[in-house]
Amino acid sequence: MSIRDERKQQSRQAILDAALTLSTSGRSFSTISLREVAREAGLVPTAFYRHFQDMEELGSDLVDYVSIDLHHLLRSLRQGFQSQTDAPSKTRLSIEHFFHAVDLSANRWQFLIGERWGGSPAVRNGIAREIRFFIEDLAQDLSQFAEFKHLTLTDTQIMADVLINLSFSWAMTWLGLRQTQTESSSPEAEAAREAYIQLTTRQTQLLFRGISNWDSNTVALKSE
Amino acid sequence: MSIRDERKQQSRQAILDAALTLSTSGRSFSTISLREVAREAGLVPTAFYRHFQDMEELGSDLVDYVSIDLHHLLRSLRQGFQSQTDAPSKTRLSIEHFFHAVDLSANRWQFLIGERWGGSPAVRNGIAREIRFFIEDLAQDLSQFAEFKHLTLTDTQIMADVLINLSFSWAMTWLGLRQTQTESSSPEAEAAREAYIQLTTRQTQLLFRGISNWDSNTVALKSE
DNA sequence: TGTACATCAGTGAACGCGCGTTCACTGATGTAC
DNA sequence: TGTACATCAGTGAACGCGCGTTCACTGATGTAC
Repeated sequence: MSIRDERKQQSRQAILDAALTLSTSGRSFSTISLREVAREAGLVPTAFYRHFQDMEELGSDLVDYVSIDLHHLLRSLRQGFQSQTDAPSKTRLSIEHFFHAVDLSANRWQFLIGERWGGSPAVRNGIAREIRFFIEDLAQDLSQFAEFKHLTLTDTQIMADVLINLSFSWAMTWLGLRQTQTESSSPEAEAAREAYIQLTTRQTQLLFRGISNWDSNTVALKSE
Repeated sequence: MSIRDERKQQSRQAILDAALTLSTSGRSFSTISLREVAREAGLVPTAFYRHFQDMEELGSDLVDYVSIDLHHLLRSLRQGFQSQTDAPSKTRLSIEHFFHAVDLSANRWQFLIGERWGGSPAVRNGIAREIRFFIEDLAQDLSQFAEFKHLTLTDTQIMADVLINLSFSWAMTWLGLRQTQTESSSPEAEAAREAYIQLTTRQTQLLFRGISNWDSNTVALKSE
């Protein structure tokens, strides 16, 4: 790539990062302005048009940008899950890994989930498409597990759908726990996070075992 | 109430309705302006200040306004569920009733779910509070059912949490099905809706029975 | 290698527009006597 | 009941501001010879 092309890519990246930062700092993508994005990226407003036709196009491209990272992240998360199949508290460990991943790319999660029902139609459609991929990928991997061997592909997909949708609620609530606490390293904040890990762990276990077959006095799955 | 008070309440209501209409017609609450709301309500912009201090206060009050209706709606939905305990396809019927309720007050659902992670902090906090009430109420009612008799209150609440969060995804996806089709009464649209009813029904059944105890060849719960 | 021209990312001035908010006002309704 | 004054929801003009977008430009980089 030529010097000129390289610099252009840097500016483009600066715009994408600026938009991501601005749309996850207490506001949403549809409320930020072209001028704000350019300012944050260190460019003059008119330079924006060298990279995107308008804010709608930036939104679409931003969906692609954050999705790539999240796909990689989820893939390694699932591989980690596969490698510890016989751990004593598999579910809890997986939940902890998930929340750790959410912390590592907090603004990407916030953008994808927060703009899922808001923002522009272009952004919404892009996110809906990526979510279908998430579900597909998860179903693919789930079907490899012993617990799912007796399920049809359709049922596995239906289950992946439940898990993806639930995990979005978990991720946003988790990020909310970080922000509402004035001192996020306080004992109270730590306790709130621990409580939420326990809640989501139990939700997952309940999901796997089923309400009809659940015994509140038995904490975990047979396999754990 | 005096004539003056009555008229004031009418204007206030007009503003709330205008805000709800505008924030559910392809945009979000945080992107609509005070002047737009006043215009839609048939008032001059400055009259807005006779009712709300600013848009943030309107947002908070709007959460209360839509929540009251949704609480009533969910209550009658749960009562309907209780009254048909021994129907042959209980889950499917409940899902149908739920989607019917969503259609009846579409913009209220859209506002509550769409602004859950977007909008202003005031709106977000208000919605979070109402969701806690939804979960509490649902858990209260669920604990009356035979299927839940063996669960502790905590586990019932945890299950209510799962159901509320899932139902929000369902409601938004359902409303999306209505809008993406150019002709919502076409056979294709009808088929898409029927497919989604089947998908969500099966998700619910899977949830109740549990993955570990699920047999893909057995369609429904033992009790159905 | 050196030169002359082309490309094009970024600049800066300028525009018209809708915004939130202020202010003094109007006139219907409410209240005190 | 009638009168005189108070209240206050709604009005309309005015303001300064940030916005998206246009335009002609600059000067570094790329290309052709």
